[in-house]
Amino acid sequence: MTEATGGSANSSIQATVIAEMRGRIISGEIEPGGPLSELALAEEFGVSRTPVREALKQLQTEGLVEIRPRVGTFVTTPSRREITELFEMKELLEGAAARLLAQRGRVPEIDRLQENLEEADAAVARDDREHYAELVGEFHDLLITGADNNKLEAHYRMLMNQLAYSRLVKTSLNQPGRPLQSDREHHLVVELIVEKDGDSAEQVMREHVRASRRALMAGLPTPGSPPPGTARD
Amino acid sequence: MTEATGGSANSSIQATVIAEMRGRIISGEIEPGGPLSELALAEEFGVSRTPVREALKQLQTEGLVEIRPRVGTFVTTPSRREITELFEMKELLEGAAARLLAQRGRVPEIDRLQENLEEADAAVARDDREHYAELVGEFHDLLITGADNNKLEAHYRMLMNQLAYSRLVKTSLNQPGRPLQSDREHHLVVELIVEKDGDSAEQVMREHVRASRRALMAGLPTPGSPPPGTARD
DNA sequence: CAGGAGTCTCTTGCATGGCAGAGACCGTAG
DNA sequence: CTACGGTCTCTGCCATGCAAGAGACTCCTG
Repeated sequence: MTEATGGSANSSIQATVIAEMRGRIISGEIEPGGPLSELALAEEFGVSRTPVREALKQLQTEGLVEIRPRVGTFVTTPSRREITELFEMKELLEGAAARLLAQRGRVPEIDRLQENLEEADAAVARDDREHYAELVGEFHDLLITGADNNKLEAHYRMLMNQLAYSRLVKTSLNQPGRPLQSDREHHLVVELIVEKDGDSAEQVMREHVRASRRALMAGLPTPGSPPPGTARD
Repeated sequence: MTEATGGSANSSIQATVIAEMRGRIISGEIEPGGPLSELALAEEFGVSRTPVREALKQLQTEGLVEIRPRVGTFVTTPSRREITELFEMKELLEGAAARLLAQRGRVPEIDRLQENLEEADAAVARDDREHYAELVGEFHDLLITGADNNKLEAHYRMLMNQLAYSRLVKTSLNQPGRPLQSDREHHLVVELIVEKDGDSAEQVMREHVRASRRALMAGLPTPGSPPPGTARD
């Protein structure tokens, strides 16, 4: 599955393009729905169209861009329905990760999760949302990697890329009281994990994801009452 | 995510190559681990290397082949660990599908599931394993499509392709008594779905997948005692 | 006979050019 | 003014050629 995010150690030129473009898309640097021209990108990177083309093709199978034959390549903009679906998957996978991690017993990731929680407590206490957002990212990351299932991890990263999740987290944390609530839920999950109660850990983790989704959707621009010409999809 | 299996309606030549090669790989027509030469395939399909190359690249991101730079392209052979991981994912996704389907209420897929079960009963009764294997395939398919979550479906199909699952099913059904047991478990799942008991449906479905996995692994050639030159990884 | 270095061929990686479809744009007719 | 037809340019699609890395093979040497 190659890597869904990390290693750009591959020196091949198309790998570079893939990594770079993926970064731009999930960071929102290029606007969703925007067109991507093979030729323009090739010139920008100073390479030929072939590797660019192959890079875009891979990004398509990752769900980040859409290639309309003979028309052009565009950054995908998840529809509302897709976002719902993606969150259902997120809930599923993170729940499973919690269960798997609980089953593994005492592994280093658990220690790091507890350290993470301590830092997070501090960040919440001084209302440092920026830092807390980072810690949340690390928390979920530790959970996934701690599950020790490469397939799960690969699919998870793919989904998060499609959601451009890193962009969204901050939105949800701007809901008043959400950071504190979120932090508490994290504590509960880790507690259940160290108790090796996989069933409960999964259940609570799922609930946490649902709560996080609600908080996030509440802060989005197009909830359900779009003023005249707002909604595009 | 394009389609992970179905529509070859796309007239583009590389789409044809992708569909064809995917079919060959999951059917086992080309031996796992075997090399795939761009040039050879290009000649066989009567096209240039470019579309073949792009097709292989997509199959790589689907996890069906592995491209070793400057060396060659090879059909991936899931290691024992990967098989375990894939089954964990299968359990997860099918369990979730059962839950989601239960939550949806009365939808056509449920009717078709019940029809499927009737046919399956008959097939089991007359010990028609061939037909039962087909029905099992349809059963799981209905479950997934019935969940009405495209992301889930896409990821599921990708995983099943990596497992070359269609090849494996028959193995598991050769375990004595397995078809009957399997059929019973299917009945129970559907029953729970029509009762809209999503929690139980998910749980039972998961257990069913685990049982199916055990039956399957028991019938595999390389359990733990590989005769001299059999095991390759 | 064994080991190592060199070469030689095979593979993919990348660049480039021609082709065809899709859509925008403009001119014209009603 | 509006609607239609043609063209024109832009896009990705595919073919081909060259280059470079990896691995096998051979030949030379100890």
